[in-house]
Amino acid sequence: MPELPEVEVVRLGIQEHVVGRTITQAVVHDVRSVRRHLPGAADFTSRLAGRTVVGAARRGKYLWIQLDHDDAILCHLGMSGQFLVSDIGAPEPRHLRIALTLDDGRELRFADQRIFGGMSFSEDGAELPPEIAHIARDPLDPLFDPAEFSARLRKRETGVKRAILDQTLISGVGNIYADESLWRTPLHYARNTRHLRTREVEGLLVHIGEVMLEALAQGGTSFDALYVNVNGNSGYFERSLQAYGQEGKPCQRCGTPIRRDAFMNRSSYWCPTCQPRPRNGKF
DNA sequence: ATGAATACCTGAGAGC
DNA sequence: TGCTCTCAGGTATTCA
Repeated sequence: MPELPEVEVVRLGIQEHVVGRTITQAVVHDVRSVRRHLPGAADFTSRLAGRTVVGAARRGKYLWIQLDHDDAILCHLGMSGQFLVSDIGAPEPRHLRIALTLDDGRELRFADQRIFGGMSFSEDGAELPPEIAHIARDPLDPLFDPAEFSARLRKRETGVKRAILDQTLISGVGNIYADESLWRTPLHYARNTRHLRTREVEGLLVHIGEVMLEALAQGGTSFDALYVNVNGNSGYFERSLQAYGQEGKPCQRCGTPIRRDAFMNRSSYWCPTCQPRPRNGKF
């Protein structure tokens, strides 16, 4: 379940192994992985042949491969997307959807079991693809503005977890790191954004940043030279979660069993003692 | 403008 | 063994 830290690991891998290479051929194995590229799969592949990769950038969970002449390939990993750099002819991974042949005898492969992710060609998208102009800056962006975030958050009238999952308010946060940062702060997921105290918003932001940096530090050590990989099971994911997926296990702060609630067609994990449920929606 | 619900997807695992 | 059901969840779209 790639969120910002996992996507950043992928970006670093592409930067290291793909930048400087020229794409000699693109093959779309499943058209659903390019459904966001409205002109279709044939147009997608024809636009990539002969193009040189000059960089890799990211905002939130979106990643784009920068090409010569200021164009880009916009990518999202969705739920299950993975990038792999392999020798041409190496056994294909399961769920291979797109393959970009490079000029050094290797291929950049995109595999995606659930096909929530995908790629599109973004004309003039090298600096920031216009398709994602609505995505807010993420907390690791040097230009992220905490004051602006706080002001916009407070104008909302919704649960705080809903708000931090809204990529137009703050990007990069998914269900896992939302639960982790709410546990650390600590705040119940249904706390009303309008009634949060300044200290609480500031604390939440600090913990969002910290949890992502810790995950990045661990995830960044887990891929080897020829294999750019993300599958949601970075070292962090397996070892360090304190709320997400911990239903019934004792809270590491107070020992109370962690609870799980249904929330937005997914789950929220929280400590009933540290993160008390707000009464009548106010606090 | 904002909030909330829904569609899109596959495969693992549970229950019968 | 094989069927059905549930769950995982990010995003665009639709509706209120």
